[in-house]
Amino acid sequence: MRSLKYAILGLINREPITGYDISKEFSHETMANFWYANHSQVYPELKKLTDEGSVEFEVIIQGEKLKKKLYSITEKGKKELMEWLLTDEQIGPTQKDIFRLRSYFSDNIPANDYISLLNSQVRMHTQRFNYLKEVMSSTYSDTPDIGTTQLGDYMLLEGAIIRENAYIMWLNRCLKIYNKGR
Amino acid sequence: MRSLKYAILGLINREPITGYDISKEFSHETMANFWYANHSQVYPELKKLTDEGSVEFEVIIQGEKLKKKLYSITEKGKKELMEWLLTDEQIGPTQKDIFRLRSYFSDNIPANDYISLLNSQVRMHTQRFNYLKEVMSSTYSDTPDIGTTQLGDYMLLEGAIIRENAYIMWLNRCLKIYNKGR
DNA sequence: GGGTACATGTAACTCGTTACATGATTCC
DNA sequence: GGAATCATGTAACGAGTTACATGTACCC
Repeated sequence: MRSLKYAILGLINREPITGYDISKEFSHETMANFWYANHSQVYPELKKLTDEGSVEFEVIIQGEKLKKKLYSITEKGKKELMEWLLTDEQIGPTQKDIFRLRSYFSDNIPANDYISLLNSQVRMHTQRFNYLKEVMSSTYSDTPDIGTTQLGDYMLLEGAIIRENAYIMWLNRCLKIYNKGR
Repeated sequence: MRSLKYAILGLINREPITGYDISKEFSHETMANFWYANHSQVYPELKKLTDEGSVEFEVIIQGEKLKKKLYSITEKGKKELMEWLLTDEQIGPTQKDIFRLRSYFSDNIPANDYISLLNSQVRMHTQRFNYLKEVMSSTYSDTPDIGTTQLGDYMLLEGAIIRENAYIMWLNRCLKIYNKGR
């Protein structure tokens, strides 16, 4: 499916950017909530995209002799990106989740231990939820306008908040079952 | 992390089972909601687990000459599984989601086209949600008891329902933003 | 001078998907 | 006899992670 290709293309399409900064986008803030890749995946993909003619780069000298490659999207890349953006994709299965897998087999875990695990998950997800809420309220006082890059960021932050909230709701539902059963 | 190992071990731990049936578990119903693997991953892993002494198999002849391997868990495998079940794992980043990725770059999609994509997602997730609800109500009239395999199934079904519901909520939130902005 | 961040790459490995390959059983 | 399902495997490839490797720039 080459999803990484489009993730990178989408970022380069905004404005010329280096591989280093693309990597940073994947690790920080909003984007990490639905896509992640580290630099060892990014650099080879950039090379491939250059070979395929979807992006091109210009070497910039920073200071004395530090070379960086500033990537821009080509017409070909832009066309590919726009086509991909309009794709109406089926929802797939996976969405792998190790804690859910563990929970599926929780009949083998002593109830008290499983309750501890649930509480630990609640703590971690609540922390994440609060962090996302904080980023949201400190960044946006209003819904950004349609057509701005800010709106994408805003919607995805909201999506991450809703997801974390739902996860916490599920964990609490499990806790309720286990607390009632004692 | 060898998560597939524990997914398989967990299933074999319930009762002796063939690779074919393990594969089926990964594709059907509840389990596919948080874990998926197809047979080309399952058979090699079973071989590996046998070599490592975590599982063992007995060859069964079905009918005239159809051989199947019925796998059981060994003491070693049981120990490994129980240890893994008690692990309190950190929540990771990823949870990759192609539609979210596309949405992140939706400032490049004409508003009407993006609204169509959103509606399509709503349709697909609502269908999935309704299916899960139906499975839930047709399978369980009450919360299963703690310590039963049914409870794991029940909790994970509920988790999947909550997740789908949250996704639909998010999609509707996006639709609201786009409909207000016109 | 030292630490942190900037900047770019490769290598080895694991995990996951799609396709290839084969044969038996059951039911119509 | 043919189709669907049962049953088990391998091969080739693509995606993702961890570790290795190197050098610059900036700030204290």
